[in-house]
Amino acid sequence: MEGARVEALHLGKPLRWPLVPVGDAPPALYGLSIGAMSRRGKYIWMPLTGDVLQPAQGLLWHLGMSGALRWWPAGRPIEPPGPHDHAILQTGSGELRLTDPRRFGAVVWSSGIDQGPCRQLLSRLGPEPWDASLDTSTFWHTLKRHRTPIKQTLLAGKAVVGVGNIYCSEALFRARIHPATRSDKLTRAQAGRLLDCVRDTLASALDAGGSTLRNYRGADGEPGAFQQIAQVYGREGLPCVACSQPIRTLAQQGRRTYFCGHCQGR
DNA sequence: AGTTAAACCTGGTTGC
DNA sequence: TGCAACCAGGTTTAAC
Repeated sequence: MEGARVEALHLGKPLRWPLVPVGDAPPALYGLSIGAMSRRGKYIWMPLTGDVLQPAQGLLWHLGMSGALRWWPAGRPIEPPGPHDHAILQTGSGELRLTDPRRFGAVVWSSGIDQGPCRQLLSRLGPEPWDASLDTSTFWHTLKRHRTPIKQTLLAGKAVVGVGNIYCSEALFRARIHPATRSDKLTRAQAGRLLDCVRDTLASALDAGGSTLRNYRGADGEPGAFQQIAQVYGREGLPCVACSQPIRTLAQQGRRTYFCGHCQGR
């Protein structure tokens, strides 16, 4: 998509936030080019630049629970828009569609990645999983500030960002840590192990192209390979891959957690 | 300042 | 078969 010239942005039903705050004038995007895209947590930043060098305004995208971004290169067969295509970015090189049945996703215009809605949304995120300055000590110290179960703390994204409900269960299983363990009770060794396992889990998931439970699709329309990733998630009652004991579940803060009562202590 | 519940939505599955 | 209840990948916001 990089270098593509924007022709139009069509919005369908409202997403999590409006493109711009109510009352603000919609930005003139026509003619701008898509720059180098980046990611922070689960937010995707798409800088849009004109011919003259200017502060990089752009669009911030989020897929929410059920969203998928799909890129249709120009000149190739394209499916007609469906009822859940709520944002369509037309460019000279192709079309980008945000398909999101539940509409928890978002596309927001921002005058810069450090300004406006971007600043508000991105500044409170925890460190990136592969942030060089994120080491065992830093991670452990953050965990020490929370008395909530480690599952909830991990999901909250303050100690490390980007670990969703699936990978939370997976990382805790790999680290052999019980999800109900109070965060401030983890030993330094456990914290180090957990951080390693978060990184390993995310790396293997990225390698497999993500997890498809229902309707997730990659940008090329292909589903991710869920089976190869999940050792515990979605496997309630099935034998643990390590010890054959049945996988159990726990409801934590309204979210389901999958774990092995034997391998992950008590 | 940390923790919790509610809110935003649609669609698929389960249970009566 | 029909319908209600419940559950699902996320994250902000207000309230405790």
